[in-house]
Amino acid sequence: MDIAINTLEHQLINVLVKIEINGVKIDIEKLNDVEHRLLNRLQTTTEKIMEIAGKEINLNSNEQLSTLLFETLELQPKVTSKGKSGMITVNKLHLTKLKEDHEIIPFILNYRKINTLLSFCNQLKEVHPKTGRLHCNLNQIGTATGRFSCSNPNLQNIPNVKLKDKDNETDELKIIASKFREVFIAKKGYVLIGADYSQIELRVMTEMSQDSFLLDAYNNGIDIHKLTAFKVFNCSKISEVTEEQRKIAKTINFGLIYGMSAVGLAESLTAITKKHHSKEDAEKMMSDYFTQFKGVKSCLEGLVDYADHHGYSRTLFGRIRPIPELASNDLKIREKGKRLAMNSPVQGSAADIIKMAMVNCDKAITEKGLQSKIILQIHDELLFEVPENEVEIMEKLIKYEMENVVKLSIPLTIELGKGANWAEAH
DNA sequence: GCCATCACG
DNA sequence: ACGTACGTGATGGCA
Repeated sequence: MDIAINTLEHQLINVLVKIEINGVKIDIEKLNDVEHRLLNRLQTTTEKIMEIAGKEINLNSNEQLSTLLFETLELQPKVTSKGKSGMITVNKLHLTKLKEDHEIIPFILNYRKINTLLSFCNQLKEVHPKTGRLHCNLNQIGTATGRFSCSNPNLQNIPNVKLKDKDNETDELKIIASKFREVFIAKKGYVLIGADYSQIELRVMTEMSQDSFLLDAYNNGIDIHKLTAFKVFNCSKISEVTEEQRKIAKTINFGLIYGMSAVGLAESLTAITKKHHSKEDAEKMMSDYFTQFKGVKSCLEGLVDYADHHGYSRTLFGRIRPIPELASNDLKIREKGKRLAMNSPVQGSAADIIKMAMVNCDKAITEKGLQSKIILQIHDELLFEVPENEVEIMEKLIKYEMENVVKLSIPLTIELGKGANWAEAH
């Protein structure tokens, strides 16, 4: 591990301690209201399911649910994957596919959703009796890639549901889910400012690959997914790219970061277009992509070679991750190792960058004698609690520190938002 | 203690 | 021939 990363992690300790001690304010009344509405829905939904099923089952038992659906009610499974116990899977993806096949399915999906949301209510209620705020644990070395994780409670997986058309939304559960980030509020006289890095992982990929088209796109403010579609689908003009083509291109760009497989891409393609796409379709598309983006292709190959040779992958800033999977005798595990070798430097470099930005923001706040505080980090986003009279200076400070934390071949950009709660600040 | 599920980036 | 996207944490059922 490079000395730079060691130093960074050392400096970061103090920042994380401050975040944990400071905590975040929760709107308890709103939270209670959300919980109340969920409990009501839970009761009516459970009753309805038992009525349709004609008997009592434990809905939390996937085994009992699977038996009910595929034996008692004789539904035809639509996916082949089975769990280790041989049970036909009853996950959200499969149940959604079965939605039209039986009236009980939508109720089961809702039951699951309600239960999940209620568990968030329970976690968020645990405010500290003395501070009246919610304090999480930030686990600095919690992940293999260099991100940190968050627990007790985990504030990095709070539902993030945005309503497209607030007035016309009829799905009550969706409305309730959208309230969770409204529960995180600023204390009196303060506002929350949220700052997200825009496409940080794809920018890292651009930096690592030095791919000429990606560099050009980011340096000239060209829509990266549109450009990808333009080149993959061989359109004559960039303006001719359709919405669906852009969506597919976005999926490819995401897939790159994960060490995309043809089958994985084919599944995503099927989901987007609602038309079946074979593994061969996906392979063709990937090959078209790599013909165009030659820099990305050689970069990914280089990442695998590097990890193969050294036994570990390395981020732009020298953070390493051992990848013993590459030395396995099992082909499947070696394939997994290749994906890790491609993904870890990307995810890890992005983590390095935001960790550096956190240290720099904290330092700048202290040096200027401001009262503002970092209160959360969600992988590519920072949330600040800012006194009203510091809003203007903090907006400038955050933008400057986050965007200029490192000098890359392309700009890093952030999106800023502010408001009385996290939903508004996002 | 492991598995399946589902929330986030 | 095979079966896949990367990284987490909380929960409840089950052995």
